[in-house]
Amino acid sequence: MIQSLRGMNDIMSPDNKRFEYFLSVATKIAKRYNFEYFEAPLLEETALFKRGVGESSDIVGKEMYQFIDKGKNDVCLRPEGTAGVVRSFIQNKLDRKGGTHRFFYHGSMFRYERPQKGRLRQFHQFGCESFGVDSVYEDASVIMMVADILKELGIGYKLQLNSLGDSNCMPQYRESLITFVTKHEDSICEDCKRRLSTNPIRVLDCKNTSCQNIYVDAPKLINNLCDACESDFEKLKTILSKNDIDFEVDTHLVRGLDYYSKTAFEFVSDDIGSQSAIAGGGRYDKLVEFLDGRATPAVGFAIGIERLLELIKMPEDTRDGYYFGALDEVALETLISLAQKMRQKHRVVIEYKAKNLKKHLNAADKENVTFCAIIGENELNESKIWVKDLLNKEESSINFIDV
RNA sequence: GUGGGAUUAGCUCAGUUGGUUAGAGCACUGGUUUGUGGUGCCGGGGGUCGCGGGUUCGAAUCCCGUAUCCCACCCCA
Repeated sequence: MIQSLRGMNDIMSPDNKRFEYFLSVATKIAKRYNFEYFEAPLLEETALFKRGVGESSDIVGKEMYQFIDKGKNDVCLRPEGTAGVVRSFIQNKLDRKGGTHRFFYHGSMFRYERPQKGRLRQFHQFGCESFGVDSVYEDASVIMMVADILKELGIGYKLQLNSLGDSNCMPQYRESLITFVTKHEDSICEDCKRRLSTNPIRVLDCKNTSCQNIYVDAPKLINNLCDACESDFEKLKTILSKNDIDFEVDTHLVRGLDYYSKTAFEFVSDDIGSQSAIAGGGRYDKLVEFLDGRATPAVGFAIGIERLLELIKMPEDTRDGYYFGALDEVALETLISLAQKMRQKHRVVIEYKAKNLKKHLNAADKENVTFCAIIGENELNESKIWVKDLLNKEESSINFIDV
């Protein structure tokens, strides 16, 4: 038997219903926030992710599906969605055009990791990217949009918030942190030593308690923001509070991708195991420029669809449509013609085998239809079809012509 | 990439110190004195026990390897 590759799942019954439902809800809400549909290729030049996501990130450093294609191009299956949207934004000269542009997208992402619950090699994200708005109100809108989506799906969450500063205050802070950590280099773990050279900010969320004891005294970015970042962060917190969005400030929230600045946020759930982040995002004002576009402020997020699936509270399954069945084989052809007529407007389940009434009613019930329509010998003679409403148990006979 | 657990019917699981033809419930399917369902009764199909080696007269059971899933680390959605 040939099986699917490790960490690559099919989306089929019973998850397919939840998946579809998620997309319908997320799409509906994204449109309310004035985002439009967008789709980028799954395969891109490797350089896009190396530059866009950042070589110091784990995603680019060790998790990419990277290969050389037949044209000798160095290509990658996308490990995340933002870089592709930004590439397209620049390629289509929207950075030159100016104005605001808001896109939502959904599709497969690929990361070569060891799979576990909530972590797959091919997984699906729903994301939004907003370009051209530097106001922190847009950050708040985007966060409230995620909250709206989760709320409509009946999913509980915690929102963690942080500010990563901008090119004004971040580099300065980075230097002071490096100075601090270097002083303690002998006492920190191997991971942190590595982080010191690759991505020093990440030492702050080291899980090692002895490291944490040292970092208690480390300078905090939140105390070293420049005036602009500080005031934006305050504004953001105020807006969220005024709109009943609960959050906690987590100064260790640094995010794994290099492109974030200022606002960073993560929605987490306690109910799905150790892979608890269900959505994450933030502002990335420098990324467009960094990928050779004209400087454009931007903010966005991504939701991990698989991680949400089991948390979604589905609306109650309602009965819908018709079940068509025959008691005798002679009635089958007539049955199919009538069902075909009915299919122009309604969901119809047809049973091709003649069976007794009890079997048909049973099957109709299992198919979750509203009406069970049966033709037997009596009906055939009178050119009528017998229809039973499975909810109120009312029965009637309808002339073939009136179907 | 590192460490641990699991794998027997479509699903959830039994299976004794290694011993005849590997079981149950649910699901599926057929019949059920005569045309009424979601909850009656009787029957039926379905398993190279994850895969590959080894030990043994004999392996679902013991040993080795391997694949996949799960858990933790790492990291992220």
